[in-house]
Amino acid sequence: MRRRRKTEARKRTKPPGIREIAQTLGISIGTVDRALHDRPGINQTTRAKVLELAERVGYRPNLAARFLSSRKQWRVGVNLPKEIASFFDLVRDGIQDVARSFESNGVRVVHRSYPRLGEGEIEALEAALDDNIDGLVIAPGRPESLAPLMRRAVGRGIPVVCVNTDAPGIEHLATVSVDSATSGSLVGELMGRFLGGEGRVVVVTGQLSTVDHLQKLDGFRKEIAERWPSLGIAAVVEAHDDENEAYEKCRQVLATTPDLAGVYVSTANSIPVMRALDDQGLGGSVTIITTDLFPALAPLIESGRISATIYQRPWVQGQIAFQAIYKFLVEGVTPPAVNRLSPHVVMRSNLKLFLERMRSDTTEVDGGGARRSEAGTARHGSIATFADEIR
Amino acid sequence: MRRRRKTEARKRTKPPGIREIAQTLGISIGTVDRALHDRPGINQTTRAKVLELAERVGYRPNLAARFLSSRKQWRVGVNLPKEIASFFDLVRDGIQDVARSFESNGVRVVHRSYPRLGEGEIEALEAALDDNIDGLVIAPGRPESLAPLMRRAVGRGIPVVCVNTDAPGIEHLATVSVDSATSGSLVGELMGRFLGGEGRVVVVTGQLSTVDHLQKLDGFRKEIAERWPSLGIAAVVEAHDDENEAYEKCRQVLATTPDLAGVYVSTANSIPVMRALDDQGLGGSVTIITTDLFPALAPLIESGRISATIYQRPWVQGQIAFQAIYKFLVEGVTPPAVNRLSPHVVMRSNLKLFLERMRSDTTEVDGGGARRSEAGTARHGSIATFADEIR
DNA sequence: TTGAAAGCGATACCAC
DNA sequence: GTGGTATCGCTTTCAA
Repeated sequence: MRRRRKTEARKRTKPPGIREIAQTLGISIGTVDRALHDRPGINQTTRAKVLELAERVGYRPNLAARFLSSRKQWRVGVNLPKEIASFFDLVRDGIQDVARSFESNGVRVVHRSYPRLGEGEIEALEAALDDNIDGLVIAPGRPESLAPLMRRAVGRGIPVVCVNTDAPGIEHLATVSVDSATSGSLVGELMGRFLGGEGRVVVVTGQLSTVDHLQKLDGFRKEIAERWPSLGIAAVVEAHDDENEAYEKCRQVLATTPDLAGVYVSTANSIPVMRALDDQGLGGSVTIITTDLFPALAPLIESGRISATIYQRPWVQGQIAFQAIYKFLVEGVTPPAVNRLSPHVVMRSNLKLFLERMRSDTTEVDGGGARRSEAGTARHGSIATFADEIR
Repeated sequence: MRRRRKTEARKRTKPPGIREIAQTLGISIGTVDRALHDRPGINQTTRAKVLELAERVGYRPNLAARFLSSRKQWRVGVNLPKEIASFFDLVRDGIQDVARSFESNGVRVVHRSYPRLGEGEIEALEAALDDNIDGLVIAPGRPESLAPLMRRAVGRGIPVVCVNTDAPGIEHLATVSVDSATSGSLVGELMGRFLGGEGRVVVVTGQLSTVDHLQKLDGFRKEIAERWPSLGIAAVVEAHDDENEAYEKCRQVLATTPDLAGVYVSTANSIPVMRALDDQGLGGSVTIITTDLFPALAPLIESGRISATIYQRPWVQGQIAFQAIYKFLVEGVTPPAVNRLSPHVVMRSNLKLFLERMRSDTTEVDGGGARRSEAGTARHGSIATFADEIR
């Protein structure tokens, strides 16, 4: 009796395929295929009939069969800068790790790297377009100058996903990034609470012409203005992500701000700022909140010199960006146009979780030594690694 | 010239399959298959030869072909409590969303729900085992009483993944949860900074016999002891996740702690605590940090009455748990035994990001209105939704 | 112990 | 416009 129940549960009716549709309509599978894919050479009436039936029986294509029979290879271009490596290497890893799972599905990743944000990105994008890529992940450093090429890509029907920073005014499939405004206001709130709502703060940013940087500043300003009236912004330093510029400008500002209570560094350029603080003798007394996480930052958080840093989750950004393109290409699903990740707050107490994962990041792939599962395939070279990065 | 380059790039040599292996060895693909899968009825010498060659040419099975030809259905059991819904519903969603992507790959999810943690979980697990599940996701409320059944499952070779809380002493494939100790010490650090390192704090927990709860308390204690010597713990209240108990016990404690500076609620049971604080007239003056996020908490964070809450990322927990089982079953990859997520800090400034996604969570699936992609399949019923939940 | 062949459910091409 | 069929790379079964 129980036995029978079990058997029944297993033997659910097979989902309808094009063969079933063809049969009930008394036509051939070739025609069904033409109808389902808007292929030329089919009578509109037949087409309509097929689509109606497909809809009615809830036809869903068997993707495994599709991948197997189709010779089509989707090639996804990943155009990202080399610097800042602590960030973009992890974006690449996130993409690579999820892409591996889909290799059998005919999707491959083609990387193109260039020196830094905005430096070489045009050439890289040109190369990708020349290469007839089917999908694209980019981090537009200078969206304005990239616009013509991006429009060309979009015009060709290529799904383009921006990571880390948006390309305002240029239509594209989706953007994945941390919510910059929230990032800024989050720091505002932390700063407000850490300082008991009193004191003057310096903000160090990159360049306010970059949307991302401006939004962080605005978010910070807004939070301060609305919630922490006794907190003031002593200065906003644009350091253009340059170490020397950051150091020099900060020294000047610090010299004229003896009562400094806090510093917010809204880009990854925090090391020179720390040096300037030290050289100014403000080492221990100032509450510092930074952005991003890289090895050199760890000891400073560990020692308490930096109170918190805002982690922008590069691995997850890559993961989501790739999935968006994959699902669009393969499954025909359009992702949300905007994917705003919530930034992580990293402080001394949770730092070690992030570091552990950063380490595993540089570890050899087969370190885990996959045991054999029943599937019995692991021994033939690891088929996929388990994503063990920071999420 | 350029043209030739492109063509070449496209025409990379086809990866070797069992057919190639069979050919070079002068045997049949049937034999190769037997060798690769440890199937009976094969000469050990042949077997060795096949394996050696497979290794040497870097053979990797084409999963699409495998899924297509194999009639095997993997059924993954998901045994989770109904309560607390704000948490476990999202775990289920995380599982469901990634599972959908793998439906064509012969993996299906079988849900079994029971009233609450530890209440009905034995029966549910028994049912799952009777049902001959191939993989299992559970949240062991009472690991000790679940132990025999879990061992039975593991003994049968079923990959078991625990979410939210561990099952210490019981061997299983993996555990996915927030790092409780870090969760506690993170709150300790926040509390220390928010209070300027001064004052007495009450901790409200569930039951210290639960590993998870104890670890949070320990993490909190450790952080306070090591870093915030002027911060004291006035009392630890065990409320057993019961509203009345929380309310009554808190009223008592609060009455005898007039100088209270902060409250840390380390489970989702924060509402009655808030009520007790109000009734005691301590509404505005106390710094409160809670755990988890659910609709009723939002206005309290918004208004600033709760300074921060620790979000345990249920959706991501589900996602990782399912992926661990999937990769083990299908790809033969063993995941890390322990997956400790970093808890998120949610405060007023980043709350809206979480709420936006909570809303989309209750939205109809086709709300986004998938546009057609070139793949041309979206119209036939959405093949997969884009995961839009909180990560 | 091994070989041969029939699927799996699509795509793609050729013939009518 | 439409039908038929080879094919993708593997699993599974039946014969030898």
